[in-house]
Amino acid sequence: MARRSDHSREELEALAINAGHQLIGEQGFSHFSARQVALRIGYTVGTLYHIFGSYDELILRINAKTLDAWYGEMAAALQKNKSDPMRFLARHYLAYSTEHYQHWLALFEHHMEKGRAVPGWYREKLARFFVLMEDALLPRVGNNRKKAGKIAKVLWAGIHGICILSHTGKLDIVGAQSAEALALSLVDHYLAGVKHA
Amino acid sequence: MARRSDHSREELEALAINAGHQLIGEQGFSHFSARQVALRIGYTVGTLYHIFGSYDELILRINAKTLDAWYGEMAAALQKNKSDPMRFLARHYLAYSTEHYQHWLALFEHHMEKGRAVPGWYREKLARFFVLMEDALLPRVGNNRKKAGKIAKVLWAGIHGICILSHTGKLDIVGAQSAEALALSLVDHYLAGVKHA
DNA sequence: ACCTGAACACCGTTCAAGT
DNA sequence: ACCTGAACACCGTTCAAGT
Repeated sequence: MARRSDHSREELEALAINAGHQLIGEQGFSHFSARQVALRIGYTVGTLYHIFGSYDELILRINAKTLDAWYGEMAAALQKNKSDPMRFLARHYLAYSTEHYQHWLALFEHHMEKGRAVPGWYREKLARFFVLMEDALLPRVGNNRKKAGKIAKVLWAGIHGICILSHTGKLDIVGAQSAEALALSLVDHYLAGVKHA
Repeated sequence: MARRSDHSREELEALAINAGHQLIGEQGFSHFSARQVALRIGYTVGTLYHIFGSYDELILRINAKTLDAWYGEMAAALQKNKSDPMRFLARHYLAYSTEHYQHWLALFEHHMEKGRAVPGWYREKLARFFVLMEDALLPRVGNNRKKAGKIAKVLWAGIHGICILSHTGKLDIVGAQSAEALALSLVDHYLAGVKHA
């Protein structure tokens, strides 16, 4: 066997990442497996390990595809947006996590194997999201980047918390506010509180 | 084989739940398995399925043990606390999630098998946490329970978001504020914003 | 009624052996 | 150099068969 050379290494990488991305969208991260990716692209699991080295790396590359697509969409929409950028970003986060639920969830369900750190190239893709909000916040805080950074973190993390608890059914156990109402309440009142401080 | 009757059904349940709880503490939820629980208590996997019916049910019972212990500790500590109850709860959440990281994480990493809903008895155990904060908030909002409920949700979810992103290394990619600083900023400014609204 | 053992259909990971 | 096939050590789930 072997040495098919039907595809170059780059083609094979793209093939696997696209198939994996599709599989997550169809079945969710919990049912995702490298073996199914291999099956779908017509290669064996061994080949995937030859290319990606590990399951973690394969997932990271698939999640990176999600992050790239999401960031592009978010940045473009933010530029066109005429209303309050903070409210816009909160709404956008909720909408994206709903419309691309499986891909969004995979970003947070995957954890590196014990001992391994998230690689720098992946961390940078995450950082861009914070920077996007940070930049939008700068005019509000007298161009104080440190202050904007802290606010961006609190708001991103807060919106994420509302989002993840809402999607996993842990927020509707008492009362019945929508995730959007909660996220907008967070944005409005937190920013108002910061202003009055 | 069979019909050992070394333990009653109740004893067996407790045995499995305790062993499972211990296993999660030792190896984390991602390496947890029903087979290891069976091995540790000296029964077979079949017996666990006979008792619990499914993997989901076993995990729910183990997570319920965590929720009960946590709630008891939190409620008792809140009563003794003399400072601001909201700041106290934020700090307590962060501290508990750090000190009992694996058990805390298991609460949020487990998802029901597709189609199955979280049972009512488990949802009630979750609801108590919201009620705890709601009650502490009531004096601040003129005993308006609906308003307190909304604030409690935003704060719990927000603190949770800061907590989960912090523990999974997704908050320290830019800048360097501690999770506690972010959580206290959220509590202080959000509440201030609500007040000024 | 209770419990086992074995089977089924899966996993991630490794690697000698072929081309 | 590239790729396979098979093996290893695991999973959750089911169930006929024993006591």
